[in-house]
Amino acid sequence: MDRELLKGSTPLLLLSLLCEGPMYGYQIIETVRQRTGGTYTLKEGALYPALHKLEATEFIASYWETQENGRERRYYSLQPAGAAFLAAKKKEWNQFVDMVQAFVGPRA
Amino acid sequence: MDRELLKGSTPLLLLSLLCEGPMYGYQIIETVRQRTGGTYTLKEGALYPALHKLEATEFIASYWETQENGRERRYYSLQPAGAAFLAAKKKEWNQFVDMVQAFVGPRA
DNA sequence: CAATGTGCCTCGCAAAGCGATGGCCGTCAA
DNA sequence: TTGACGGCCATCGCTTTGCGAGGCACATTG
Repeated sequence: MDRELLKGSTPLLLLSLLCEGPMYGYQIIETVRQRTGGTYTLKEGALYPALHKLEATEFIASYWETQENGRERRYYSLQPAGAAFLAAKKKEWNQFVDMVQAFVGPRA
Repeated sequence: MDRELLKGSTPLLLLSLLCEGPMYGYQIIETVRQRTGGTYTLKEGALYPALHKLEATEFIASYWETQENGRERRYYSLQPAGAAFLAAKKKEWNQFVDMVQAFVGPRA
């Protein structure tokens, strides 16, 4: 998958995922990898900066949770502002797809 | 339209347009602007570098044409290699859309 | 003559993904 | 007991790409 296409779609993906419930970083990566059948492996170098940025703008929040074995995980959860932003992003996404489709032509 | 979403979609757009026949830069910008109803205005700073790169890889070729009034235009035309690349890009695009759609959910 | 439109282009900047790298700590096999 | 593996966090420098601004040249129109 072309790296450039992904640009800008990452926040949309993250917000959408977190809309289903809180998740932690590693889990996000694995979930994406599995759901796409391995087609898309979200990289750590892309994930964490994106997550931190989303948190800085308060679209998501994070909290540490200790597992039974004593290890820690950092969970991220969608905030109200993030949900609103997600809705806007979705609209934009659909608009974007329509636009490209108009030039490329309908699905083969 | 979010600039980041566009990244990587430009070559696809250009190749698709040139698939309809040779065009020159200014014409491309106008065509995109009109077809999208002004939603998307392809910028020169994005267009020309992309065009030149496509030409460097021989996906497109260019030639100057003199108009009746003596002015010159540089036309770009799709090459065989570009057509093949376009086909591959289209596939990738559809795959990409499917992927995001899978997370975002179907069209509202 | 001036303003506008056509038409080409480049430069420096910002943003985002990538690969590499690093660190911490359980678990399980050798 | 030691070492490899995997879960889990994160950062750094590089590259790519679009953008805004700028520049140049010429034709038409008022």
